[in-house]
Amino acid sequence: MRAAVWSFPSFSLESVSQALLGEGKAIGDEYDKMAEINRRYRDDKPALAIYNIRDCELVLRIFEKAQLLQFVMERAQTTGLAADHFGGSIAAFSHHYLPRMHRLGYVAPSVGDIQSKAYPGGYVMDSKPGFYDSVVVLDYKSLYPSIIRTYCVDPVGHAEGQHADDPAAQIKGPMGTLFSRDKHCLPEIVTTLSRSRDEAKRLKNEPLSQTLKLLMNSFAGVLGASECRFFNPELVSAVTLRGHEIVKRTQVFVEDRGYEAIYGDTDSIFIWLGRTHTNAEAHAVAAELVRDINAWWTKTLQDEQGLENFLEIEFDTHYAKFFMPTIRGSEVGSKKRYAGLSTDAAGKQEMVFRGLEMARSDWTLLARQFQEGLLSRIFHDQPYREFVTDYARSTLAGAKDDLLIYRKRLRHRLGDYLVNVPPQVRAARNADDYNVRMGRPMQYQNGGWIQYVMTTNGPEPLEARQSRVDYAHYLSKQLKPIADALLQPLGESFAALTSSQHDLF
DNA sequence: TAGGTACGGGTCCCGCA
DNA sequence: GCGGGACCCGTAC
Repeated sequence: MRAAVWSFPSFSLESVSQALLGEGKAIGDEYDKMAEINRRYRDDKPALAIYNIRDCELVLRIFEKAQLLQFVMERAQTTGLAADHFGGSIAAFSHHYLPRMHRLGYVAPSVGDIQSKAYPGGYVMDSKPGFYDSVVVLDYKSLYPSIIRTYCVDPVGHAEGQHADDPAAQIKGPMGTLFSRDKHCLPEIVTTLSRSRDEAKRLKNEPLSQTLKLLMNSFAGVLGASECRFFNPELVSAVTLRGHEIVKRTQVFVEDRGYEAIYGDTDSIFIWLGRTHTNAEAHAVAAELVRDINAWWTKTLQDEQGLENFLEIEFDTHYAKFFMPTIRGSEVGSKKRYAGLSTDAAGKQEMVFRGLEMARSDWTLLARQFQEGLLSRIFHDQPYREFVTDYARSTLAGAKDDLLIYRKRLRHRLGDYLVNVPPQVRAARNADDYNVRMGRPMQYQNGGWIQYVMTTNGPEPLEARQSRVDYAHYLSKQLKPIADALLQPLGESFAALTSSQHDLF
């Protein structure tokens, strides 16, 4: 599921089958599942068999629904790797590239020929924080592959271009790089894969379309992987820096049209339409911009270097309501964090959260439901002050005690946290101490996931809770920062709204 | 079983007053 | 008590 770029809050069989099929395991994900399994083994073996068979059925139905087997087969076909081979972007690149470069009379470099070096990634625009009506998002379709095609970024082309004596045979890249105008391999590979993808889409072969998209998108990344024999910071920079230029020039274009670009990340631009637009009006404005930007690129690329344009911007989303936060404790606009309200063709509204606490699994449900509820009220012009005060009050009253759990990964072995001891590590050490006392095997020594609650005695793991909940912590560390990010642009604050409740704690 | 960089926020920890 | 850097996690693209 991960390889096919499915995304779920959890990839457990229970949660994926619930999300995808709307049905779950015969025994769900409850904490003492093993006890129930042991009970069935001991007292009711047919029930255990039913549980096991049910798991198998769920897996098959998920494969069916997500077309996973087709995906794996198409991937094997397009990457040249075995169906059960995971990852393999570098190997897939070689599979496509080596034969073509040999035909041009080149042999590949060895791994390590070029020393590893840092290089820039995507360009992230400074954002303009605040609340907006009608923000349209446009983004470039498969930006990096289309840059490779348009500007002929290619290992052989790079070698040829550097040594060509005829400037007319060269294409100028960023930072003084030069590429051959007609001797290269990667642009052709991308072109072929891109046409196959269009055809796959026409035939409604979604697994094939997906695998081709992934393969094309991996090409630029592979050029930036020092373990790859084609690694070259100049090549990958030629792609990413062109990306910077493309987004920046798009911003200039849009602003020359009288619109304000309030944000952009790598291949996208967020355009404020200045006033409330209906979906239809926003789509019309976007369609015009898309048409004109694409036409402008076609002309500009031809005029500047005689290049054929494969860049293509397209409409992504119209947010009827949009919120861009500041960095906490600052007036500066944030990056990679925003929320918006959009309406689909059927009239169904959807709140989208990117990067914000709502989108993060390491914030408590208390915080995430608070953010969703508060922003929804603001977006819909509904009263929100009572919501804030009620939420704080009921949290303090213990009415939301089932939402207080932190869930974090332990990315290292427990003994490897030597310099800092963050809360999740304290909780995990606490839990394994408890396991030892109870004569149970330790659970957290080699990493994993820990769930804990903040108490007046610090973080305590779910399985060994003793102390009282530290409600002040949840108010100041989970609710307040979320409230203030949304309220301060409106001239209000969490402290002011909840000040009458301070005597509660 | 070898795609990448950019970014924000929380907490801990240390130096300093 | 504080400011700032390191560490840590998770995320956008």
